[in-house]
Amino acid sequence: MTPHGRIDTPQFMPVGTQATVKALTPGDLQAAGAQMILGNTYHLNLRPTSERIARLGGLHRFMGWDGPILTDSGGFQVFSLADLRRVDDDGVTFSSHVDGSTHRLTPERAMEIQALLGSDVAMAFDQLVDPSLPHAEVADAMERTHRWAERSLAARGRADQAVFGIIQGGVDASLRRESVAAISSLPFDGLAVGGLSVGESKAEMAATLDVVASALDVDPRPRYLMGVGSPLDFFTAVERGIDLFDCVLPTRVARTGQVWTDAGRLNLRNAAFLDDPAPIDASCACEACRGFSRAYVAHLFRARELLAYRLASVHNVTWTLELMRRLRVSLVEGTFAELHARITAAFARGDPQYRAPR
RNA sequence: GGGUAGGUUGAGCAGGUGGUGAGCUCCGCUGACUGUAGAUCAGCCGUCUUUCGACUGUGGGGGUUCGAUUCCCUCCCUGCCCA
Repeated sequence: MTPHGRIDTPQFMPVGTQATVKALTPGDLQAAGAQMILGNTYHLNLRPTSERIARLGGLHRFMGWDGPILTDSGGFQVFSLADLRRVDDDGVTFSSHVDGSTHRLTPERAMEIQALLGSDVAMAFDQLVDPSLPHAEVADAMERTHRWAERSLAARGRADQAVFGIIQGGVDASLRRESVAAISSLPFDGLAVGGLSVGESKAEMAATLDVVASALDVDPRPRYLMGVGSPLDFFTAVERGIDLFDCVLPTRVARTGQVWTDAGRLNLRNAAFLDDPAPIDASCACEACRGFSRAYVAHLFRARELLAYRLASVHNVTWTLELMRRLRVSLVEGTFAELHARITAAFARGDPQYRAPR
C-alpha cells in the first residue's frame, strides 16, 4: 500500500528514469496494467532539477502519472557512471553526463532530492560494485552501504514516503548474510536486494537469492530485487521470495527491435519478419498486437519511424506485466511450475522459436 | 559535331602522377542489452574458406613494359559548356 495506490505482488515496475518511461505515455502504462513505476534521483536532479519538479507540484503531477512511484537513489549511477565519479566515505562526486558540471550526492542529499520529488518509495543511497572485484573491495562497498543506510534513514524527509534499504555484498554468501543482518535490523519499510544482474552468472544470482531468502527468513517486509529482469529471472526470483522488480530491459530491448512473446524472443529487425502478417503475439491484447502485423512493425524499425519504438515498448511492457499477473495467479492456483516450464521452453537458448520463422 | 569533367566493390565517395587499390559512409545481414550516459552498441558486408589464407576487382578492348589504376591507341557510357 502506498499513498498513490496498492500494489499486487509479485509486481514489475517499468523504469522511467527521466520522468518518462521511454516512448510511453502514462495512458499507455495504465493500459499496459502498470501499477507502479520508477524514477531516478541522479537524472532528475541534474535535469530539470529536483527543486524545479517540487515547484511544479512534485514528480507525479510533473509527469502526469498519479499511480505510485519509486525513486532510485542514484546508487546505480555510482556503478554505471564509474569513470564520471569519485567515491569517498561521505558520498559521491559526479561529473554530470549532461554537461560535465560537478555534483555531489550523499545519503542526506539523495533523501532530500527524493523528498522533493515526492515519490511514494525512496531508496537508501548505496554503493554497488562489480561482484567479481576482490573480496575486500566488495566488503568495503557493502560496509559503506550499511553506514549510508543509517544516514539515509536519519535523513528521511517526509512521513508519507516509505524508505527501502538495500542489501549488498556481491555474490559472496557470508557478505550477503552480513548485509541482510545489517539492513534488516534497521526500521526500513521494505528491503531491496541490490548489486545483482550486473554481469554475474544466473547460478550466482540464484545462489545469492537463496542466501538472502534464508537469512531474511520470516521478515514480513516487501522484498525488492533491483534491476531484474528478464522473463526467466522473474521465476528464479519469485521462487526465492521476491515481491518487486524493476528493469529497463522490456523498454530498452523494445527500442532495438526485440519483443517478448509466449513463443519466446523475436528480433523484429530480422529480414524474415518483413513478410510476416501475424501480430507480434496473437495471445496479447495490447494496442500493437490488436492493430498491427509483425511485417508493419518490422518496416517501421527499418524506416526508423518513431511509432516502432512505441509499439514495441507498449507490447513488451504489456507482456511483462501480464506475465506478472499470470505469476500471481499461478501462485494462488499452484501452477507456478507449469507456467515456469512453458516460459522457459519458449525462451530457452537454441529453441527454434527463439529464432525468426523461415 | 567540338570542348571539358568524369566512369573504383548494391549506393555515394576516398585513394592512387609505372612497383602488391578490399579504406570510409550509407544500405544490407546478424548479435548484444538487466536499480537507462542507450531510438544504442558490436561484428560481418567482392568470391572461395570455420580459421589461416587464396583469388578477383580501378567502364570495354588493344598496346608499351619485368610490372599498368597510372603511359599510348580505340570504343562505350554519364554530366556540363559551345555549335
